Amino acid sequence: MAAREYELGAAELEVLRVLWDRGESNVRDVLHTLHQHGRRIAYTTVQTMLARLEQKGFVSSDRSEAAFRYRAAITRDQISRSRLRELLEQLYDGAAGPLVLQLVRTQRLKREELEELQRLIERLDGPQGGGRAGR
Amino acid sequence: MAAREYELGAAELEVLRVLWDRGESNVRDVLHTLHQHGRRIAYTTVQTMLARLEQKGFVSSDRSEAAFRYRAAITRDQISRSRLRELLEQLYDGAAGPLVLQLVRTQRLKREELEELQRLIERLDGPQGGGRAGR
DNA sequence: GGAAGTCTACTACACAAGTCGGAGGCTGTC
DNA sequence: GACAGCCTCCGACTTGTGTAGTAGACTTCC
Repeated sequence: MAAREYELGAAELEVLRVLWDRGESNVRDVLHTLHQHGRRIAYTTVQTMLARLEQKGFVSSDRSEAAFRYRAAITRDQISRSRLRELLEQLYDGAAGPLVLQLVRTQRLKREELEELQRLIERLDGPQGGGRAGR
Repeated sequence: MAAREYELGAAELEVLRVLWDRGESNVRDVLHTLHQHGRRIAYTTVQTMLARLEQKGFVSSDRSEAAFRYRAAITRDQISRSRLRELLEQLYDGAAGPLVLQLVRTQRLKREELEELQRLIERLDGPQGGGRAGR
């Protein structure tokens, strides 16, 4: 069952992304942005999404101005962690290693990323004999 | 929107996992395994899952014996790739780098994995000047 | 003060996913 | 040959998500 920690659908996530990208926005802003991205969707649909997201606690609203303004109440990072954990559990029995290897093997990483990764590994692996369970 | 390439829910995936792990199985086998994992679910529910999975083309069945035997018709790897791509697109704009970094930073990889990663990076980074954007 | 435009609230509907019960068929065994 | 046990088939219900229309309130501007 693995009750998803952050239960939100693809369309809701799209809306949330707009808030992450533009910061505080009203319905029309979000709609505009989505339309710019080629997404065909109605004003009221966005409205519904925002209302549901608020109900779930993922966004908060403020109506001091004429129209409601919405703001993400959860970070991209939180969602991303949660999604990742879910993926890991569902498909890799929670082990991150194979996933990382697969990613590095199949995706083209930028040189800086590879370099950073390298440094990271040295730091983890070097000093202590690496891979210890401690945090 | 991003029509998921392999459209299957969490419960369906659980069933599929059993098939991956045990190989060809009948409904009762799957049910047993799930119960062993602490999952409370009815016989007919598993049956429905298998039927739907078959309808979607993710498992195939054979009824030469008394009870149907089901077999996964898609590999864990295929699903995993697809899911990963989805995650990447939804949360990292398709860029794998940040995800890899995050994973390596927050998950404790085993020493062998780190070593393998290291070798992999050297191979990628060395010969060609690495990380070229070309597809 | 009335027309036009914008915003929110409410309602609705379709479809997928998760869940399962009951009817009815086959088989083995007293 | 009747009963128990197992299996499949089919239908059904519920909830969540994606989608959007309509009604009514509010704003603004002539």
